[in-house]
Amino acid sequence: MLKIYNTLSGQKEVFKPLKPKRVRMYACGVTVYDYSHLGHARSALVFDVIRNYLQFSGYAVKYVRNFTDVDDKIIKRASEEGKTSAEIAEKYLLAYQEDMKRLGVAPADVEPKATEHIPDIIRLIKTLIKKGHAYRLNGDIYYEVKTYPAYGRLSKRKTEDLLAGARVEVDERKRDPMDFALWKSSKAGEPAWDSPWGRGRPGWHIECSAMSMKLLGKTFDLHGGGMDLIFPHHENEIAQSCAATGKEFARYWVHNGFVQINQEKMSKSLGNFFTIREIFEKWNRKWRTNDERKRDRLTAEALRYFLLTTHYRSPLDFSDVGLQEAKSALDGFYDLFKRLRESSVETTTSDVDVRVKQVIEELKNGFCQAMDDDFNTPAAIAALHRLRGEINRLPESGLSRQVRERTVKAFRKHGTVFGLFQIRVKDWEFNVPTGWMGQGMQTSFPSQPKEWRPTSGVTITEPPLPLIDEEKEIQRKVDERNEARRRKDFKRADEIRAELASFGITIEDRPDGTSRWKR
RNA sequence: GGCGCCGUACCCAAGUGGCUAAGGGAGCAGUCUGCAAAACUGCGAUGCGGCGGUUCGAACCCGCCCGGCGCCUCCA
Repeated sequence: MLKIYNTLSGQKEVFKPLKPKRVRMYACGVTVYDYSHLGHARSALVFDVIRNYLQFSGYAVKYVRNFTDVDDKIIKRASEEGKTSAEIAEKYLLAYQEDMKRLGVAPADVEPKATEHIPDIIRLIKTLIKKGHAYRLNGDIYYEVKTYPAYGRLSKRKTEDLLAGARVEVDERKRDPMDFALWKSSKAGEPAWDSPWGRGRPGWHIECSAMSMKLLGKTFDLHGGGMDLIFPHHENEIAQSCAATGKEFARYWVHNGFVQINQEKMSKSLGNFFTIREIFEKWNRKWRTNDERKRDRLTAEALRYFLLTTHYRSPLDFSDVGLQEAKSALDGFYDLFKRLRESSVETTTSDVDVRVKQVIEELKNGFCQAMDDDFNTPAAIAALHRLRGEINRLPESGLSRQVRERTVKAFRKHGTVFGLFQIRVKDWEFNVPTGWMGQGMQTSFPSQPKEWRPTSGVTITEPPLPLIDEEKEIQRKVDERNEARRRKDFKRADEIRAELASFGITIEDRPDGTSRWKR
């Protein structure tokens, strides 16, 4: 029985979708005016995992994630770069999709853009005007907050409190300082669409209301985004949507916590952010393969593991040490997969079979129990580790092929929810150079934000280890070494091992005199 | 000023009223090994920021305090 923490109620609730076995969910995507940072990655990953788990649990999911492609920040960026808003939006939209692909975050079922739904937005604004929730000020349309008594329900704010703390420049013409723009008249050179109120463009919040209701219905199951969207964005969405339809809008509100650097929120305005592509650039250099896509996959799994070892609602402090630990933990899984794959024994005793069945069942239960409890990914990962320990404890030599395959399948099946264990065993790289990361991009920021220059100066001084891609060559060396060991020529054997080690290859001897190796 | 969150071992991190406080990383010791590596075993918080209180019983509930953070303004 799945329970989800609902921001609306402030507590965990049993999840019951409107229609049995079907979930309609919407997550706020990004405003495409710059490259996305790790915070965006976390949010995207959280909802990717939620979608995956809902499907894993047997729900048919329709997932919508929007792009805000018309906005003040885009306009500003466009004028800075001497380009059109559309060009800026297009560029960063494609960059986002590329970043998501590298991260292994699957596209949403529908990824609507605000600019493609202008008629829907206008229609919604018309309804709000007609129902007395919005008013016109020259070419602008404002939502009148006090016409919606439930305003503040999501963010748990009283309208009086909001006023008291208002530090915003207030447009004096507004009926109330809290009223927000549904439609803005456009100045020359700004993107503009014809409307009953003249040429203009939508305000920030209205597009999510228009697109979510159009694509998912007036009432749908789950709506999410980062914590910072609770107010004002989602509060305003609720006000607009409910006022227009008179119906419930989204039923479960899910918000993820921030990524932080040195205990501070990672954000554009603080300047303490890493873009997703910076992380990939930096980490991809660790891997020995020349195949860029394989490198991406290795980095992506380490990053996903790292992000998922913290519960989605908690803040998460980013560090290279954390990523490194994630990689080490994954090594343990892949090492087990490797051994299971390489084992050549075909027989097994039935009690081992029974035991394997039992521990796989325990994984399933532990995993689902954790995920059903508000998507507790750290606890679910712990369940995976417990299975790893159990299997490692069983005599490796006694597992039949069938049992080994069943085990790996169980890992991969559950790992799919998180996007883990998807890499071919032979492509996983175990021994990566450490200790050189501090040479390049800073691993932690000083505490004075003004000095930060995180996006520049990425210099990697230590070159990657030389490549030995010829597996036959490696195997020849390994064979030669085992021949030497047979002769008790340990000096020669150790020489060969050292030589291979210099290429980042580790030898592990088996009891029968043969050896396996890994990068 | 208003609203809210967090503080669990060397590091990361679950747990939020009741078995021995998950799991990972790092470390140390042992088994195995020609030596290693991997794997396994053991060690590691009589205690969960501090002080009080409620309770038969609290990391978990309440109060106060200390430390850190977020939202109220664009923000995942």
